[in-house]
Amino acid sequence: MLTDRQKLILQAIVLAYTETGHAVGSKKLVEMLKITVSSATIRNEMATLEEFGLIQKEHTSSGRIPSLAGYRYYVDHLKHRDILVGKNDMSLIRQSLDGSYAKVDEIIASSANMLSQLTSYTALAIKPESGDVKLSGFRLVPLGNHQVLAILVTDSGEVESQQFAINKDVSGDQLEAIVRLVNEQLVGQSLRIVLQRLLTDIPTQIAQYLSTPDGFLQTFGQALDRAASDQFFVGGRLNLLDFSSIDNPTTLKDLYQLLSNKTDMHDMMIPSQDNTEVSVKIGDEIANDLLKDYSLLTATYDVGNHGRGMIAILGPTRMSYSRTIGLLGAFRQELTNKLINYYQFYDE
Amino acid sequence: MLTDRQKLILQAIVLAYTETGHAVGSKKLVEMLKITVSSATIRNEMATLEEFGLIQKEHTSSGRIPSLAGYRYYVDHLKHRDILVGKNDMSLIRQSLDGSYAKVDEIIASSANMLSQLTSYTALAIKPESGDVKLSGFRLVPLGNHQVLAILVTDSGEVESQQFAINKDVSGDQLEAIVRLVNEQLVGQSLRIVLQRLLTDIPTQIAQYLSTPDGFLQTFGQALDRAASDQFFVGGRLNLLDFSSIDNPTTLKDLYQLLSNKTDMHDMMIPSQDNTEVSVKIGDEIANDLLKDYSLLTATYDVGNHGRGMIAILGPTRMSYSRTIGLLGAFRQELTNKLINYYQFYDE
DNA sequence: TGTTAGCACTTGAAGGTTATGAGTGCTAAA
DNA sequence: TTTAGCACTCATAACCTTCAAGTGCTAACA
Repeated sequence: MLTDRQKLILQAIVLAYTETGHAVGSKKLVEMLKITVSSATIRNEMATLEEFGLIQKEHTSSGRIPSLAGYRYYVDHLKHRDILVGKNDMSLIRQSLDGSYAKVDEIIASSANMLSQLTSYTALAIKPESGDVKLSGFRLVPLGNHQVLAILVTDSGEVESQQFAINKDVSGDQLEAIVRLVNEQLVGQSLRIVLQRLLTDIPTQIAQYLSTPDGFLQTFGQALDRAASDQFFVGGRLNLLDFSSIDNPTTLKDLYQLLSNKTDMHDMMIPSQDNTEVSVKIGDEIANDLLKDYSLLTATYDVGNHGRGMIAILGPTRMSYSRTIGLLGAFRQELTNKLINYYQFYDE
Repeated sequence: MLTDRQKLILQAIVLAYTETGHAVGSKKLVEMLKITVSSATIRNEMATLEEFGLIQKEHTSSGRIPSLAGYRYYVDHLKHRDILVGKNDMSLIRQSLDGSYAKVDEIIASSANMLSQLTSYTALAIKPESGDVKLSGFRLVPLGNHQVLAILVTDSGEVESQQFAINKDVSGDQLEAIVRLVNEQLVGQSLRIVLQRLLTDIPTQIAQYLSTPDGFLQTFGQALDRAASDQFFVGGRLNLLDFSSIDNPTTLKDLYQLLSNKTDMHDMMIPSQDNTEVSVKIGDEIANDLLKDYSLLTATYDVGNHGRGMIAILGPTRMSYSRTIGLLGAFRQELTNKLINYYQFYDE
């Protein structure tokens, strides 16, 4: 257990280091804390904090920087003293979500962008996903010139469309037959099952109406894939340049790769402690070696029966936790409101 | 006018420097050119080439590197001796375009990616655009839950669709009336005119059928915009890291910004000399200060009445011109074939 | 006249030295 | 428990030295 003074010192070190990026020495601390105590005393306290593993040196005679455990302690016990979302930030958040959106995708995508702009870090946003989305509608619209647009609608309100080409000898009747087939056999089923049946019994049935069913099956599969995959968006990828050591370009390319991998990112974002509003993973707490010098903050938002999604910030371990956690929490709330509002329109 | 030996020397300098990245000295040149001449002679020749402004030093006692004018001379007079597309590359190109594609966009997008992979530089690809695309089809498909999908087709075969929301009191008849209105008034007109009328007389006409026409008009406009804009794709953005001096992140961000600006890139890509298959712009020949240390190679491809598009490679001035020009030329040919093939299907 | 050997000279890169400043740990006294 | 004082450490920057690569020039040569 830390004494009050030790807590104060640790807090000051975290704040100063996250702000300036320089290791903090005992004299600087005396200035910062308007405490009537000499630098030697601070040095003794710092030695204790180092024994506890909460701070560390960059080299023998340097000032101290927080260790990963130090950040963790700060986040768990100390940060609440600093959390506060500025009025300015608050109105920026509100403003950013103020527009009118035609699709959930747009709201989520612009959330990722706004969050990255607000924080100057990299932001991620995952669409709300309710466990078991069902196919609720299917159309084929002939467009002339052997082109057909396939449209599918899910019960969560998602619309996906994709064009494909048919042989010129395919008639309107045949298309209608296919629509009937899909409506009878697949509409109402969960997307997972539809995808599965697309690989098993459906092809032979379609083959009764289409001599070359591959084009249609491929199109249908792709559109389904898009509807089924919990889409996610990344904002401010380039901000990585600001807070990464760009010694070799390969690391950065690997990071980019990782950032575009839906499942990997999704898995990493899953909160470890779900009692808190914003989950914080610091350094090696993130289940990926590439990110051992980064911190990942995740907030889950909940839109009732439309499922839950996640927004997240990826920044350096040396990030401004109090501000970023505050922002993410506030954004989470506003986004929830926005989405509830959005869905209300369709749920009536 | 250069002597044969001077040409040989310039060529060797360009080849050696583009390959190794190190300035080339007189002794190295003696080795390279299996010419029975001493380094002193080469030095004299180099002094002349420097007088001509074709090569330059990095500092007083360094070897020589090509100047921009030197690259230009190489490309104009010397490169043909080295051009040759490897069998391996050729089969990679063929392979990359071999798949089956549902949209032109996909072909163009994967062209950009393939080109960047083949060259390790950054690649751009612009869709074929025929001057005056017309709106050739329009549909509204009600999807239930107050959602409607607007579909528009152009005479160049492009399909764009976008969903929007309507008030629940809008009837099917009203939607049909709108479709009729668009068909009568706008189908058959060029996209430019349609966009224009969308700002002038159309809103009042639509207002007869819809109490809140904003959603529809916005959707229609956005889909039109997408169909009208000559879409373009960038591949291998991250390769910039390999051949840019990443001293400050801002430059790289600016570059990214520039790369995503359709019109800017389009303007820069327009060939200066259009008698050649592949147009080469070196350093300050590119009309943008950000790219003064880069070279931009552009090839125009022509798909008859479906218009012409462009593919391009952005790399360092110190690039392997012979190989890259060869690749781009070969790719251009294959892409043309692929597209002609693709369109044939719809044109019957 | 073109070519060559020879030589003095220049330069960047790499390695070594030194001074400086910020910071520490420890000791002994308050 | 706190503090002043002091010896000590280390990163950084500035400066010097050495080295290799390369140049330009001159004078001799074919």
